[in-house]
Amino acid sequence: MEIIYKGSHNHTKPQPTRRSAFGSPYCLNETDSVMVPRSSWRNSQPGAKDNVSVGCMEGTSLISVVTGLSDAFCPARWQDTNMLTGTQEILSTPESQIDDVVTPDSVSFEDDVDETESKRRKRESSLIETNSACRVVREPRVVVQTVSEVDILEDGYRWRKYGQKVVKGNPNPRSYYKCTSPGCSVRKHIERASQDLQSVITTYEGRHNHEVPPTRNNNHTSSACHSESSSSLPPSMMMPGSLGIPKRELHGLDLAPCFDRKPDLGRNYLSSGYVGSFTCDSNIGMSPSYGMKLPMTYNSFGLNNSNIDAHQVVPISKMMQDFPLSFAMGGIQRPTFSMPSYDLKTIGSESQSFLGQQVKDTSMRFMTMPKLEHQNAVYDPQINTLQNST
DNA sequence: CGGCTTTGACCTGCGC
DNA sequence: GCGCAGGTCAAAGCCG
Repeated sequence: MEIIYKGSHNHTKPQPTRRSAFGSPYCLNETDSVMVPRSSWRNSQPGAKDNVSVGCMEGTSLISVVTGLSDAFCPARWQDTNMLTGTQEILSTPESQIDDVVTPDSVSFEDDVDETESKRRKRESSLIETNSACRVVREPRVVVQTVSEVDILEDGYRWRKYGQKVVKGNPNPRSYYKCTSPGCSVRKHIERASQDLQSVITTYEGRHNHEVPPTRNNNHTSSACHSESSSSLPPSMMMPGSLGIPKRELHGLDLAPCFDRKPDLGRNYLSSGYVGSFTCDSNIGMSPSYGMKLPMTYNSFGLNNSNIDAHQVVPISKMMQDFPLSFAMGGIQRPTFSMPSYDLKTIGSESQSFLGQQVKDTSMRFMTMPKLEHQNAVYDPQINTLQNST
């Protein structure tokens, strides 16, 4: 069927009004990225150009991680956060993915596999009707952006594709996947960034209620760079919830020792978003000598800068426990954490699992801090705190 | 034959 | 109420 237009518009093409107002539906800001070894994402495709089977990385991938947790669910706060850091875009889970109004107590994970989506929606809507206190995300949601030649990033879990859709503002279709494990309702969708075809945006929703299934090809996971098995990790270093990011894959960060050179920060880290945010490296890795460069701005994680009090040092262990990115820290033993300009603060009565059902009291926020005093704050594992190295 | 992908239809929420 | 857009369903087909 052919549509023939007569005449011509006398105005410009209207801007998208919702859901995709920023091109990429997740408004990913490339300035807010976390550098992880490409080998953390095991591409199993035989023909993949991102051949990581050798274990040691040839390059790095950009991964932006955005979680749907924390009280930064309010879009206005996200904007405030970006205003403070000077980044120019809103980095957030889109509004459509944020539950409107539910009480924290209503936060739950869908473990009932028999429950249909429509039922779930109805129940959620009923919750929305009966609660109006604050905004809490429906499920933990993590958006990961990585540079890859292949769309599907093998993450250890088994997924079944259940849909594909072309979303507005992105010519690349979005693929929808469900975890195939019985009783597990974790979903993810994958799409290529509209403006950067090399970027693959993977959004995980929910958390796995099972371990990583046995791989069909274990050769990748037993690379020479693995210095320890995941089982040797202390429980505190294990992920509180998988969030769709498998433990083993996160232990792919064990490959951090394979860094024999400084990752190429590329254009993304020279942009304004990092100016004044991180002027030196944030070393997170197996050991100080194997530190993984992890430049990031706090708005990368949906954190906000509200309620800033006097600066406060938080134990790094607490931070790692609560930090949304903790899933990426599975292999940390003696992390060094150097964070100039920013300090961390936990809000809440006690440390609680970020991904767990109990998220009502805890949110973590970066906060500005006297620049001179903490310009070279370094994590001291002996006292478990960030210390001013000067 | 089981598991997985494909793809059109359908459902739901939201803005106008 | 209508249309749009995102998300999901489910039948059909493919593949090892």
